Amino acid sequence: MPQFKIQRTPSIRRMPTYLHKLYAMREEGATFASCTDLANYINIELIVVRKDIALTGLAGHRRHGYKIDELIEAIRKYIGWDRLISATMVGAGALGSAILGYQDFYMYGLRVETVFDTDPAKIGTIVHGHRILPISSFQETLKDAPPKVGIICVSNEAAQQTADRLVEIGVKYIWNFANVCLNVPDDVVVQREVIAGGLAVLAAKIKQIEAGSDASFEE
Amino acid sequence: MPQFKIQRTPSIRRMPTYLHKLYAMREEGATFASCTDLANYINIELIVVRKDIALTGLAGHRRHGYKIDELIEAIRKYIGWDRLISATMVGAGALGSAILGYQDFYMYGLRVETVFDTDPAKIGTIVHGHRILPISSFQETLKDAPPKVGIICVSNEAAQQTADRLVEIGVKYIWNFANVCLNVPDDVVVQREVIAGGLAVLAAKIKQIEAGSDASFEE
DNA sequence: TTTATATTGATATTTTTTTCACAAAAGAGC
DNA sequence: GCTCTTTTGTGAAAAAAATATCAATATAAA
Repeated sequence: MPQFKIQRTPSIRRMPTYLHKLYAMREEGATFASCTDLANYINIELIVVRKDIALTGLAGHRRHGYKIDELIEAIRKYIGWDRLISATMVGAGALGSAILGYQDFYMYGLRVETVFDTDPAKIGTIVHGHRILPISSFQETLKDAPPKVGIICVSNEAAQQTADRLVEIGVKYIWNFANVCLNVPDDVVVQREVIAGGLAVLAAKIKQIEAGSDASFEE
Repeated sequence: MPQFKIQRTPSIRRMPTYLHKLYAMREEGATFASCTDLANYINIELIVVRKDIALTGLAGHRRHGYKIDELIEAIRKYIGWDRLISATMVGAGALGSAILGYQDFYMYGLRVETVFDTDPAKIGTIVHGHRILPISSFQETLKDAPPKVGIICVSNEAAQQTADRLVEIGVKYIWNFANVCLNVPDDVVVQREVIAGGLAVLAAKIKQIEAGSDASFEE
């Protein structure tokens, strides 16, 4: 039994995409954005966007939409991206490197302050502006001021040990990219990314569409 | 207006995790798995697992659970992972490399048959067993027998052009890891992975928990 | 001015998903 | 045998999410 609940998870997951588009529109000089703009971009129903934005409590302007600056701030506040989130990353392989290169995270308030790895060949190198530190210095570096979030990008085999290290220094929020479920104390929150989940949804769509077309004239 | 719907998306997204655990249990010599086993591993409510498995239609054995072999097959069939899904990947950078290294996909029926990149330094090299081909050979290589799925792992800037190429050779299903929404014909399905979505959910949890700890009642 | 349209705002309805409650079966222990 | 526990099975209830409907309003066009 989880000790808390967040509501409207589907809405929260759509918010970053709205934000991404809003930043792009602002970059292009726009000052207003309507739900129609966002719905067309993402290719979802207008009403979904409207309901999502209503959650932020922001008032719009009829026939114009929402002021982009205000909407960005309202969404950031709704998600909790209006303040900085300090983080450490463990594992600087291909996946960690890809995540470090994801520019948007900086806009979203995530600050990866330290990156650790076990591989001597990687230690000391710079990946997307981050110097890779040896895992042996992990505890000493972080124990006095643990970051808010620990990002696990190590192998499945090393993931639990990494989680244990994070818990030990007082990290309460873990973002887990390894393909295993972690064992952590009740007061630690784990957000697990299941890449295969998207593939499962895609496969289910394929199955459904192809089953439908088998039965009819389409090939 | 989507041309189709798949139902029970949350359930489908949980299925790969069940599969992962079931494979691991089988590896360890187990022949039966109960919903309790799965729920404990994933740390979700028992009833959720029970309802999910009920969707597959498989009959269990009271007091023992489900036969692992049967349950694996039932889940694979439910998702549509019981037959091979041919795929091509475009973009062999850090993200593409991370995905190619994800062992489970092989079990899940995904066969990445070709990998393309524009970078001359990468072309010809082997990444997780896949030889990187030049994007210039893309059309010639695939046009006669397009793969079922195109996996986009290129930069945001190159993503739309990559989607256009895929559509041109007849790919109908796109798995998009770039952080942009793609413009494709109505009969092409795009499954987009939004990494920031998980961060948004985590940030929302942080906000909720930390708000709860210093202000015990809400507005 | 009048009319048409694009937009937000509010409320209701439907569908999906989660959660609850309890029955039924198969063992295990006494 | 009897009782207790673990487990699946099933139907109902509750909660959440998506969808539909329509009102209100600002503004552009006729």
